[in-house]
Amino acid sequence: MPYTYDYPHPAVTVDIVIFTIVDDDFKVLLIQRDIKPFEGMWALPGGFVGIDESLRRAAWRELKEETGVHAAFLEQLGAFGHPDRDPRERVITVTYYALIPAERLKLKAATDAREARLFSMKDLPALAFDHAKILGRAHLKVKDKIDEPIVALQLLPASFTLSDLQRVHERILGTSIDKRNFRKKILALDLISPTGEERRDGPHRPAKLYRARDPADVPYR
Amino acid sequence: MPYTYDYPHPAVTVDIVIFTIVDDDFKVLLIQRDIKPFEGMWALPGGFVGIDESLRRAAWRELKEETGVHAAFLEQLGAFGHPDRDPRERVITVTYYALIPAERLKLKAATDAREARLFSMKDLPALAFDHAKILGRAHLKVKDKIDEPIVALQLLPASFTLSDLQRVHERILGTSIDKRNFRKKILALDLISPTGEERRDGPHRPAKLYRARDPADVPYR
DNA sequence: GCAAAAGTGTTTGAGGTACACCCATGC
DNA sequence: GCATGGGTGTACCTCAAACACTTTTGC
Repeated sequence: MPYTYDYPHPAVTVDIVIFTIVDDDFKVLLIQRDIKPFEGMWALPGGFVGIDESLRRAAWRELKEETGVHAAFLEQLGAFGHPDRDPRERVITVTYYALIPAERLKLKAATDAREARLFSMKDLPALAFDHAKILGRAHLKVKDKIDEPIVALQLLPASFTLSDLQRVHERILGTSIDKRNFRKKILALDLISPTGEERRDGPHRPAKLYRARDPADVPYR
Repeated sequence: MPYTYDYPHPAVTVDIVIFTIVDDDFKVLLIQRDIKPFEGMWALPGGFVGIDESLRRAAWRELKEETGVHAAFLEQLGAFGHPDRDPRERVITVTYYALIPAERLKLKAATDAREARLFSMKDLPALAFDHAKILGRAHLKVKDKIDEPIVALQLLPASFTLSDLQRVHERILGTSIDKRNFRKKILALDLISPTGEERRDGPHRPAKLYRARDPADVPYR
């Protein structure tokens, strides 16, 4: 059942850069390829765009296949289409990036992958195709986005401490932030409110828990 | 000479949003389609991506075909791919936007167009496909970009007055800017330097001309 | 001389940055 | 009692915004 056209058509895929934070570490989800080319290498999850499927819908589908997550912060990063980025045929990929709280991830390797794993952004393996370039651009984009403080909320559970929130910023930016200044700024924005609860998790003063003041800010939970 | 594949492939195009400033007016280049679908309607210039052509190269080619310009500020905007955006077949478009000084434009209608014309962003015709959406997003992007003051230089000739530069900002943002604050800010950035020349063009004090201090800031001239 | 755009400084408020100590807890 | 992270305030500086008059020219 071949599909024929009057002139050559490229294949189009979506690839997704799925970021999360685990153990105070900024991580990305990679899959180990089980098929050629680049068999055995790590790569971004992704797949072909269905012929009647929007780009965004294809990204959602891949995200769900890989993680079980059906609601998340998901935005387009851009299209990458160097003619020789895939040795099989001309493949243009439209990339997305997602920010997901770690506890929502249920990793499952798709059929074309041996394994799905989270890698620290500080300790990445060699990547297939041009995925290192894509991942680099995604990281830059998130660094840029993080100073809309709503973005960091996407990576946290429904309730969190101010230290949790600060660590998200620090891990993404790769810098350290002054605690008093951070709290002053965040609280002045009036985006979050105390739940009234506390978290006690060690030999120190319990931390107040906060949540997003406006649920519309974190629509994906 | 048909091209066949095991599964359906979309067509991929590039479309370009070409902005310029003429007569103190922020304008966009549109072409009037000479073929179906949307025959007779105005649309963004664009065309199919060659099977061995990078996306960026395809954008350059279209830009040159349409305007004669072979060097310009050109950046990717994003991919648009709703399944029914083109009634003929599934077409995914990768969009770019360009900023070009008006005096460099030599408009020529491509073979698939009757005419190429500049339209004021304040007086746009109905557009074919989803091009109104694309153009809207491009305008937002440029508004965002313009506060990197290097960007406005792309729309001006090699030498220009501070009022010229201010008008570029005002027309793109659609707001008016305080003259003293604008000059203070721009000059503090140290991006431009006086040429020593003046321009006299009417019954008023002549204006000092400036140029980019670092030619690398305007590599496209 | 008059119309038209060029050119020029100061004040104010907001927000960012630097900086150090006490608090509540678990063991 | 001590180690651990939670929590708090002030001083300074930078930058954006508001605001009005003089200068130089063409006609």
